[in-house]
Amino acid sequence: MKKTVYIITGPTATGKSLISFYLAKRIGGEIVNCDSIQLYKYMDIGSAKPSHEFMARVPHHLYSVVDPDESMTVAKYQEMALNSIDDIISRGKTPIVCGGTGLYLNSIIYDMNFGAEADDDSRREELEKTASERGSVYMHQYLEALDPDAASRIHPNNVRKVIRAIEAYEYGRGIGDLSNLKFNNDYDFKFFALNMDRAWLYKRINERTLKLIHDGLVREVSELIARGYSIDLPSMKGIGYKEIVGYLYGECDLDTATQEIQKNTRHYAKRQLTWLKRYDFANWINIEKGESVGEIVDRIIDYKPE
RNA sequence: GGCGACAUAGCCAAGUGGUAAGGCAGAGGUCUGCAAAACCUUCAUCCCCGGUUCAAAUCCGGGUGUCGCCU
Repeated sequence: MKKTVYIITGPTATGKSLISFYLAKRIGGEIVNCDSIQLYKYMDIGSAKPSHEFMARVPHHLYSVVDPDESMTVAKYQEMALNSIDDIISRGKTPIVCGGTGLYLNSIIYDMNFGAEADDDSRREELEKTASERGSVYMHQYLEALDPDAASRIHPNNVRKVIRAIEAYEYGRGIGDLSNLKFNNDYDFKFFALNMDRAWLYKRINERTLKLIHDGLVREVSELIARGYSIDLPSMKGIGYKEIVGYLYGECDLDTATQEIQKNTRHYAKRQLTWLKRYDFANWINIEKGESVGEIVDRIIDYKPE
């Protein structure tokens, strides 16, 4: 019999972590992170990781497990996440995947086979150089000659994706098409997407940003820099980090940086929602104002599909 | 009370006769190895009234409002 795996997702600031925690308490679950930034060590405040008290009371997996200068990929995430899930199940507990990184979610709920690709960035750097010298149109035409199908699905301005498609073609597999994925049938997923009124969500985002600043985000970013992490690292480009880096380098005042974080977080939440809307199997939990965490957890546990 | 300037989208703003740049915010969307990334789409008829003209956001007159200076 297939084992149950809960998925708790939704845009940022909807309370996924807290709800997952109480759900875990109720059903004997353990939490598996599905947030690309919470994966990183030393990035606690900016990524809004659950506090130590929560982590101490329910096992949390895949939080603070990769170094900020390590390059992450979906393939690596998939391996870690599936291992975690299987480990939890083998101990008789229920995995609760919690997070809002859509691509990573895909790697769990769909049957995505990532072949072995060389762990070497030299070709990518070469292509990036070509792109900056010859322009995006040239790159897109180059891809078109190699893989017309992929080229037709990628906008010429999206240089990053064009480069990835060229890489993928050269590795012999080509870039896959997200629209014909097969479901991962190894588990019985209970998939919940949290949401709330847009204006309210934005208000929560604005307030949480203020709280992150108050809780010491500036100090956290200074410490990362002091540890020698380059501000060009993907991890340091995360929301909350890149803006504070700008402030620390004197590019703007703290107030402006804060507003930028709020703005970028709102945009991010919107993109997450767009991504999640595609999951037609998702059970949407629209959180009402004033509803307690306990009530929300009840709704999740009692949820009867149709 | 007088003189002057200004009035363009939610905000900032370009445009001095030929059919409304741009930015921000908002909304919608794309996505198979950097995803908190990268990328795309969309959003005004120019304060009001009248006039001149083939043609007005642009010129003229009047009104209203805002700002500045003066008394």
